[in-house]
Amino acid sequence: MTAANDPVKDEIRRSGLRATPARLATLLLLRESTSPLTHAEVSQQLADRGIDRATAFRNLNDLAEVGLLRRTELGDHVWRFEAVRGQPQDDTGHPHFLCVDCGTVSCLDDVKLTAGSLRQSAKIGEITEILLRGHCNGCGDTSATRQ
Amino acid sequence: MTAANDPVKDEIRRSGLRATPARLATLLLLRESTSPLTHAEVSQQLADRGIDRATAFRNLNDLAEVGLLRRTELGDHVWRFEAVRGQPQDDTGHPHFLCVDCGTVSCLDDVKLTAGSLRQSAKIGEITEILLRGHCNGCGDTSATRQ
DNA sequence: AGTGCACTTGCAACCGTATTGCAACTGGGT
DNA sequence: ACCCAGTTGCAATACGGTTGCAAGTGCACT
Ligand SMILES: [Mn+2]
Ligand SMILES: [Mn+2]
Ligand SMILES: [Zn+2]
Ligand SMILES: [Zn+2]
Repeated sequence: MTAANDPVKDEIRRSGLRATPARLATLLLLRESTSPLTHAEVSQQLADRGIDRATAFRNLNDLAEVGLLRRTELGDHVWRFEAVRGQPQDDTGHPHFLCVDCGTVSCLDDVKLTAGSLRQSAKIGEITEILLRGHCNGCGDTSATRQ
Repeated sequence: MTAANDPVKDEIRRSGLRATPARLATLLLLRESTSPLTHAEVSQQLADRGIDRATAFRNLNDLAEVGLLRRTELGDHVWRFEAVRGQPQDDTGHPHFLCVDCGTVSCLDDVKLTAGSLRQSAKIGEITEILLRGHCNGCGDTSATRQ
């Protein structure tokens, strides 16, 4: 009963992993973030507490493997991690928008394809993820708000 | 008039690049391919002719820069190149489907989003590219054609 | 056809992101 | 309190891609 039951620690334990300080910090950090973070961003935050880059990578991957995080690659050669909201087992992921100019990632909640597009893609395979890329509103307008 | 005018060489020259054997071979290879090729795949083909990895990389990038090729990243940490069909200047790209199991890439011709999805994404920015990921029909059916 | 130079190439060194081998350490069940 | 599978730190490694530089060559201009 050392220091009262920590619910987040329990979540980690229930997933089959040991609730180490590094894992707890990683999970909390990502749960506070509003957008996916890269390994670099995460490990930089954890470096203060003496956590090694490799450990950060392993924990990010481990937590993703058990479903507490989601690991995605949005097309700029960098893995990003985000906390899975809700029950890990029914996590289906959601679409993302990556700004090719500034690298900002936005989580979208329900991008849908037209019926025709769905029919076309069904001939290829089963879609599990949709990624949109382009210029975010911050980067798009080189001129003012009005042309 | 050494060996009759080569139209592909001329295309390369018109783009502002010198028509070297390596560039000619690269462009022809990609024009014959039905799907985007990675640098590894291209340079492996060209290695027989004594073309260096770095040269292959530079030429792929150069040809992409002048619009004869398109360079895309489909979410598996690898650049892929494909020949641009039609006039390079009005190349707008097209959607792709990447099988996360076998890495196969399929070119799609016109994936469209529903009006609602378009409205939602417009709040974020301007979409320039759509990428779908999932399991291709070859990898999806672990069981037979019928369950 | 010959000349000259900017562009291109080969080679090796390098970079950034991510992974791995291994010995030391530790969470947590007993 | 004990113990060991799971975890960590550190260094080495893997991999995709880029870069510096000296040698080579496409091609515009005689
Ligand atoms: Mn997201
Ligand atoms: Mn394509
Ligand atoms: Zn942006
Ligand atoms: Zn497949």
